[in-house]
Amino acid sequence: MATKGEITKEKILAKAESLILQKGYAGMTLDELLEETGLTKGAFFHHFKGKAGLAKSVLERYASNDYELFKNYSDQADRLSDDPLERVLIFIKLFEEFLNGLENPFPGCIFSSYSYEVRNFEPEIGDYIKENLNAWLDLYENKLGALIKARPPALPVTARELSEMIGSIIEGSFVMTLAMKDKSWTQRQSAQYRHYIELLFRT
Amino acid sequence: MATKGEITKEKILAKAESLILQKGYAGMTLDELLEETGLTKGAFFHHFKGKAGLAKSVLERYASNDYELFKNYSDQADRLSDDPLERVLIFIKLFEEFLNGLENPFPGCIFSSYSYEVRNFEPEIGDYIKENLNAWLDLYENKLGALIKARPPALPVTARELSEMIGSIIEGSFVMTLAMKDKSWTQRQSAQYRHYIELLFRT
DNA sequence: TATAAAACATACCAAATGGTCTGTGTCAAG
DNA sequence: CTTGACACAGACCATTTGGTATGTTTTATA
Repeated sequence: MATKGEITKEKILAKAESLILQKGYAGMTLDELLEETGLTKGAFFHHFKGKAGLAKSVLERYASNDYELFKNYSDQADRLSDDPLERVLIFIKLFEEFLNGLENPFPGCIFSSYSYEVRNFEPEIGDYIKENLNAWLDLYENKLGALIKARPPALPVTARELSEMIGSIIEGSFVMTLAMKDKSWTQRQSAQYRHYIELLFRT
Repeated sequence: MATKGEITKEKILAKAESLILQKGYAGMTLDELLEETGLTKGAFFHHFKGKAGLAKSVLERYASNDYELFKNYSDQADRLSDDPLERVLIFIKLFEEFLNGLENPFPGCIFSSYSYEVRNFEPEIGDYIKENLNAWLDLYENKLGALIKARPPALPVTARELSEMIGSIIEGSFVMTLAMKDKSWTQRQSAQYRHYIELLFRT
């Protein structure tokens, strides 16, 4: 059962993530955060070890939710097909459908946001981001490795390179979504990546 | 001839860009900026209309330098080959070589940094970023359009989609370069994009 | 060389900001 | 019913931060 404190803490974390994605960590003030949540200083400092502690908690929560989402789609793809190529394509397509189902555009990635103000954080925060990005890329790399093992690609590419590519495309698309105010951007570019994979492996 | 004031102004702008890319606009304080440049409040407020004015000047300077760089490579590619496919590939490769020639890794993109704290800026800043990103993508789109006109792609893709893709890959690679502390990331992913183009058009 | 404008320096200020301290209500266990 | 830990509220504080006011030096130009 979620205690009253857990609910309050989650409300703070969700609002903080939203504010950080729109103003950055340094740009988000505690007063604004507390005003928008309807809470006070007392509540905040009871649950978090200062602003830096909040940043860490926001990051951990985001990393956990993010990994769970992709891990879910990865497993689902494996259940939906036995073909290594189809598994990769479905994995990617599931995320596209997820984006398409959102009423509001994806608000951005905490990993990216933190990375663009890395000097505001302790080095361990950067290490944590790196670890979690690697775990995310590993999900793609595993499937791409199986695919390469099953069929020779049309060009000499590694599973790592291809996993880094979809990671770059997604992160870059989030930036472009924000900058261009075009919420279908990520979906469109993810589809381009699927084209590339098909050309590489659909002999 | 550059006046003394122009030199000072440029020094402030360069240092501000560097600090913004590491701490964000909100995270960069004027005191820190002035300490690192060895100047004082008087010098700063003589040259800039407050912190917001500095942000706008940093953005305009970055946009100008950025466009000039890519415009240069675009023209150079046209001079080096008559073949539409080669022109695209050379254009991309020239930027890869530029990145490879840097001793320090590329410090990031001001457009991205600003986009991840867009609510700290006036809306006109967002509009300006969008315009300049479009001008950048247009350089790619022109070449890709000529290529598609000359040869049918293996899959039905538009010049716009393909230009958005290289844009996404570059922006995403900058993020990953920062997050993973891997300065060869952008180069590697740019090469993957060239592979995709080759598969699409090298019949 | 006189002079005005440009290019700074420095002391100062009001507001914002992260954080502390003390107090209060609530709720479950003894 | 008591008590003590949890979950807040709200006043208060020290520092930081963007910005101003005023004064001084340098530079271009007539």
